[in-house]
Amino acid sequence: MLALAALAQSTRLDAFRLLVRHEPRGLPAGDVADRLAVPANTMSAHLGVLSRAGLITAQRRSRSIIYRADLDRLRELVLFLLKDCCEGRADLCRPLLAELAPCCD
Amino acid sequence: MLALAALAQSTRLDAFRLLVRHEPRGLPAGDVADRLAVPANTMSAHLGVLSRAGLITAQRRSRSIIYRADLDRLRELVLFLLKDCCEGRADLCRPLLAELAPCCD
DNA sequence: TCCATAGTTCCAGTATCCTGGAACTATGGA
DNA sequence: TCCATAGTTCCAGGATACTGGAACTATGGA
Repeated sequence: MLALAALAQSTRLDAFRLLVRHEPRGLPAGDVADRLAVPANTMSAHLGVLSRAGLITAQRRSRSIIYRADLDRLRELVLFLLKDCCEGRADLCRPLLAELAPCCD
Repeated sequence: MLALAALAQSTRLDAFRLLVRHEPRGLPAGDVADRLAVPANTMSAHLGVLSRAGLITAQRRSRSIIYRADLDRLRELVLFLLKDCCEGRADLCRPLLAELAPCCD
């Protein structure tokens, strides 16, 4: 799972969460670097990893490159983890999902 | 997130999924190593990482040490990921959760 | 007590990842 | 065309992780 590895690094996890909070507008690479106090080139490498993992998308707008979190991909990742207990074991999964529901309220 | 890093490694992810499939009975360390065709000491190191991340628990039974997946911890991890889009953004999270529901059926 | 089994810890070699300086590319304004 | 801005790529040093051989610790049977 590439996405798991991408999020298993604190700077990248921070960057991803930052981008999630800025959906659907997104943030330019420089802003991400500034807000997390990371050099631009280092952040660029991390954004590259997240991007290759499909967790974020990049789109140039004039001189900036706007990064956006891909929430569909996040859903896929969550689904992937949940499936581990779903496959043939709905008895295990159902209560787990039930506890998840209040997360939105 | 220690748990993310723990699962971001293929052998460990395989081991964890294997243990999930063997809930609630669990599996001895040797069986995990055998089934995944990994040397015992290598697997022991990986099980240690998963254990320290709280994703599995260990309990000695006679000469064997039985490992079990901790599904509560998995739920916590999933919740943690989902919260990224929930916090103040229920509009983003709700449809995501809705798509999750059929996973059990 | 002696031995076999089941796991773990120690350790070192290899590989992979993270980081940031320096140079490079793209864009737009003067 | 020249310059400033925004990002990326190149590269190398340092740190961290993965792996498995060998030695060690626990448990239980003869």
